[in-house]
Amino acid sequence: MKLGHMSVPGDCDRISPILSHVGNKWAALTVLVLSEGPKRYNQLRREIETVSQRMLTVTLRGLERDGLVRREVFAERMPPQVEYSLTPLGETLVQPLFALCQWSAVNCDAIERNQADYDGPGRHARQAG
Amino acid sequence: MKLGHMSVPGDCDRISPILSHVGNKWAALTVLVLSEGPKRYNQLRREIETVSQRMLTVTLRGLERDGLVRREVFAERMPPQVEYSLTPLGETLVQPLFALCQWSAVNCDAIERNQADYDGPGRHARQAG
DNA sequence: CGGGATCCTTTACGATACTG
DNA sequence: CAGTATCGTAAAGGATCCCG
Repeated sequence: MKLGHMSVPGDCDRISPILSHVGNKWAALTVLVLSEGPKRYNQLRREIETVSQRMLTVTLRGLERDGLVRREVFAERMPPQVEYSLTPLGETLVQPLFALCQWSAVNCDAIERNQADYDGPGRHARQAG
Repeated sequence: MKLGHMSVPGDCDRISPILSHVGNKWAALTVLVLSEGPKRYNQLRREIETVSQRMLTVTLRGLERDGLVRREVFAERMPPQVEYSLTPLGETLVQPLFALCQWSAVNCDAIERNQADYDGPGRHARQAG
């Protein structure tokens, strides 16, 4: 796929997995929460609330693997602490991600209305046969 | 979840599903391709290449439901044509989505290197254990 | 051409239990 | 505290066949 006049450099085959990865719900929320500063594991868990322990771990490992998040262990501390923070590369993601987040926040009312509109009137409804 | 100093208005409970929806691989690609102008069904299918017929349909219905994409049927034409285009709301999504797409394009090399780095050295590799 | 319906495989994800 | 390992379900997604 090409983006014509907008000319995204390189393959969309390579960017689309990345896009779907960072556009991923948990990954996006994690990056956004970490943009406030370094956080510990259970701190992240509490702030993202709806995330399960398993998905938080999986997400953090993924982001660490991408080089977007750094993991630091402080075994000397009591209790032992693990701190997560954004890498410089991770920081560069915050702005575009936040912009998309803003867009969602601004337009979620309109979208929910559109959905209700689409579902309701029966033009499209398949359940009422 | 709150975004502290950045203060995303409203619940993140409502924006995160939307974010994961528009951040969705197929939805994002579809919106981006449609930002070039109206396209017909099989035209979209060819341009997005890797998309299956089923997923394209599902994605288009979802975007239509959100009010981001408009579907117009021209039965009079030969052969009968169905044209998809962005709504004004859909247009407003292009810019932030494109920004994220650009980020992916710019950083995909670095990310792939990070991943190889993370997987390779054996520090993290579990398979060779 | 532009899909809908169905089947089947893969993946995502949550719940639970255990560890250092 | 900060995880890992395993299990079972639900959702995503591809392949295929069929229709107007």
